[in-house]
Amino acid sequence: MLTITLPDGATRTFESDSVTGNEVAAAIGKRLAADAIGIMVDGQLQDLSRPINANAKVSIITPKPEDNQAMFLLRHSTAHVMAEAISDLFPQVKLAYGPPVEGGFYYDMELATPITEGDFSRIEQRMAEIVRENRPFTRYELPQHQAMAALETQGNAYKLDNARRAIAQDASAVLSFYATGQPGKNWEDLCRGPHLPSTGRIGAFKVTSVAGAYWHGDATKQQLQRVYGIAFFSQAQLDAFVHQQDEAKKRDHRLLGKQLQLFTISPLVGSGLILWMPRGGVIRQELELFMREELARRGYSAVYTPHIGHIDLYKTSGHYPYYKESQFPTIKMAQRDSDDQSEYLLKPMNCPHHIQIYAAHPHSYRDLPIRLAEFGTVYRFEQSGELSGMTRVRGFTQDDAHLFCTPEQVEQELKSTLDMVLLVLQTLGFTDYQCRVSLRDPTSDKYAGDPALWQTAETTLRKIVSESGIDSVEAPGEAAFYGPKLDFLVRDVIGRQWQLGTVQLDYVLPERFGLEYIGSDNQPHRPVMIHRAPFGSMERFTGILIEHFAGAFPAWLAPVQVSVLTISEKFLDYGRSVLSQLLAAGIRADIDDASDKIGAKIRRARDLKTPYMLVVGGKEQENAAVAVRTRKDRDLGTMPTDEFIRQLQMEITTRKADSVFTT
RNA sequence: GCUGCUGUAGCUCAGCUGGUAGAGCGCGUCCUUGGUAAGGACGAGGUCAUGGGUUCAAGUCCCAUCAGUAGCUCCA
Repeated sequence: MLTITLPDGATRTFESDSVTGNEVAAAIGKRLAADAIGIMVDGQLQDLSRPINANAKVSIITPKPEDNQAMFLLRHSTAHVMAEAISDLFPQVKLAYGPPVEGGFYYDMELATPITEGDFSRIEQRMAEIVRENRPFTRYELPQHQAMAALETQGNAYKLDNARRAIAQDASAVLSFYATGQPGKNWEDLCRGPHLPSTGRIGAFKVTSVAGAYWHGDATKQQLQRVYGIAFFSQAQLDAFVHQQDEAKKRDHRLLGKQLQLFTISPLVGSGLILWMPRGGVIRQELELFMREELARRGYSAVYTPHIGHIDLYKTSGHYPYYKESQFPTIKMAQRDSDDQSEYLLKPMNCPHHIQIYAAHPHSYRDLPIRLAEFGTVYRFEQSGELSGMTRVRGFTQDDAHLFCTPEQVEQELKSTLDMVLLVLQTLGFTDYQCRVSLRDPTSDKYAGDPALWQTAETTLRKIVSESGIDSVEAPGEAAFYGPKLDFLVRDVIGRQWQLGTVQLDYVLPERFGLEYIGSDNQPHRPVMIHRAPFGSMERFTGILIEHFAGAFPAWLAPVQVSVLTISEKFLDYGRSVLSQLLAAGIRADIDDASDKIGAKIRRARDLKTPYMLVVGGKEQENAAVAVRTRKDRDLGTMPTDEFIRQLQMEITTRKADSVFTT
């Protein structure tokens, strides 16, 4: 006798001591039994065919794209089908590991001849056959020694390793296998499960890409081939997904950066080195201006430091030689002048320079906090495979600042720096960000300083975050070597996460450089440092910003805020007078004086995503007016030129995200 | 750094199984002076990423290098 509780609290009782998910679903309804693809038993996802041997709370999983459990079953099962297809087509393949992941699935495998994109269609064809055959996923379990023996015979070291790891994790682990069809007759794989009832439940799928991946993510180990795929319950869902991907790609900052002439990269200058074009330069200038205003308001001092520093500086800070391989090679004076043994480094960070400014003269506790700010350009030799547009580069400018304060001031200063990061995100309309509390990994030795100070620092950061009320996740092992930090992460159009703003707490560098201030007790004390950069890097931030706005920047950031479009050359003089009024009012404006019709001029300005177009012809000239049009709306009608300018100036100076002309 | 893919005009791309390069947009000149998402004509513009090799002949095949790209690894 079993009692099964459903999500709504209703119960079903069964006479036997064991009941399968299929039987539970059938007891609820015929339709549900037909739809069902899996079952949650006391919070555990299971095959429908597995017996339930005790009273349990269950819910039936049906094929819904928004249900994570349903998608897990689908993706995991499709990974098996793909693995079978590849095994058929490439009999010498050794499968390693094939999990579902966010957005799809992959399977890692060893194969002497690489799979290429050209192979995708025949893999998909074979998969389609397996799906059409609608074979059941059949689970069977073997005692450990038998399972291991079976895997030994197969001679697949990866699967054996997987089994050993499962046993190492849980000595009583039962090893399960899933056959796509009948065990012993059809293809099968060591697998924890669960799976869909049968291959026929897979609606639509696509093999998407192939890439190298290291066994267990270890770059010293052998590289396997990872084949990626996606799966959906219906073709319509797959089509929608593909469409969405295509739309996302149109927002890619690398594409828009080219189209809108914002930045370029020249191989002659070097990989990963951004050249800001005039239109992109405007955006950066406006962002910097915004930041400078905030810095002034918050008691920061502007400083300037050079692009290189003596290597001893970084030996003292501890940055060198830990990060030797990710730096540009040192500049050795000895090559030119044998007497001078000096070595310089392109600066990989600004803090040591700022520390030298602090250390230039003694400080009283009355001077603190001291906040030194600089748009400091740093150089890091990122691996070639890591470079990506503006988001991962080898030279970038941080909106950096270092705060030197007393231990008592730490909390207040942290609060105000966090506040500044949030202001930046809010002003630019970022709501979909993640705050990561990056902590030390206690088992690693890459961290410097006294563990007790780390404890203090981490506790303080946690407190600040929880008081601020923002959502956050803790990430052990993500801290800087000198201290824990708060990182603000945003996704790009491809779904990759990037760190933008950061706030870092540091008790270590003041120690290393022997920094001091004289306290009210007339004794020397050690200051605490806070490193912070609300944008993070101007390059990365701008790259993400381009994608965030899909190139349609709010007026205050737009490279050109207004384009004057003349109806015909007869009105060029009037158009030019409107243009000079705009320029005189400090508005970034241009005029399209080509001998095109108005439709073509509008199209051109829209393609450049200019926020406002002012159409001027005879009617406007008579009334000292302009016909206003925004890049997204239609004709907004005419208004006096000075009225347009007044309203636009308001929109710009208040850095509004949306147009004041649309309601 | 590793694996796969890619590299043809300023941009987006075509160029079949090798036989010394094409389109659209953009650009220039001219015609047109047109009222809200492309008016018309003509024209200029290419060491086919670079360097080797195979071949009577290479944009096309092979190798290397450089760069881009997806993923892995890394990210002070």
